[in-house]
Amino acid sequence: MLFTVDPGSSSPLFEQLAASIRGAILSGRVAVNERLPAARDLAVALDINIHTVLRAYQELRDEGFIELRRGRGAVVTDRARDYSALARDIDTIVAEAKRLELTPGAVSAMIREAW
Amino acid sequence: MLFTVDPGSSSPLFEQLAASIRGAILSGRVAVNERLPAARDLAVALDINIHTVLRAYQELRDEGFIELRRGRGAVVTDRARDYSALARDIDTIVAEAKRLELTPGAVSAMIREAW
DNA sequence: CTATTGTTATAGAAGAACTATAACAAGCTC
DNA sequence: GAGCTTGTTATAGTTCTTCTATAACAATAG
Repeated sequence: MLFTVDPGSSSPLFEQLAASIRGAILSGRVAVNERLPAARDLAVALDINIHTVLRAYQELRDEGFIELRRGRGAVVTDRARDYSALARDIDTIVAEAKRLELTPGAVSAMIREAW
Repeated sequence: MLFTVDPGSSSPLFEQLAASIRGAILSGRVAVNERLPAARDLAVALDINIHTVLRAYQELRDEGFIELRRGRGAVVTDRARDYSALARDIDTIVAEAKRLELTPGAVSAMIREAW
């Protein structure tokens, strides 16, 4: 399965799923105009409720990554521009943060502060 | 007040408070060996429960940013090394992410993925 | 027309977050 | 030592979020 969630994690399932799909989009593992699995199917595959899947989909729609239409499904928008520079900078930050023995939460907090 | 929380936010109060204090430490706004407000006092000042404050304090202790001792209070540790390089890289990422019209949540998710 | 798919509504269960009180233990000050 | 301050632990209850379950509905595709 392309997308995964961890029922044992402390973060909400719908957030995990949104993050998983978002990562696939940003990294280009799913292409523009490609259709995501139907919410019902993905719910069955991940053994979670359809509403949990839909909540993840709606979060991604609010962020502009996908479009949702009845009958048609969830389609990846053409937001897929050049994320390579950002990905490279993120790798730099992660390495630096690990050296400083920071946690992902601490780095996220710094980003929110800098925003 | 140096530290703030937003009761209307979707994220937990204790996380907000931890993030607020963490940001103050990493940016040097609170010095090494400086004492944070007593949990009881901060609880009154922010109009939240003392346990909510203590949970934030304990999170920061787990991350190594402060030390907690009864009678003495919460003291900032000497983890304050050179965060300037990280801060600069974070500014770069924030600028890049804004240009790409990403959300702070999306960037945080990407960081967790890259971790 | 029929099947597919997201949307909306309703309801309930489980867990996390937050609050409230109170007693306790370690450190500080005098 | 006496007394105050401060974090720690315990207990309990309320509220909110998350997740599930079921069902009907509306737009799209074929």
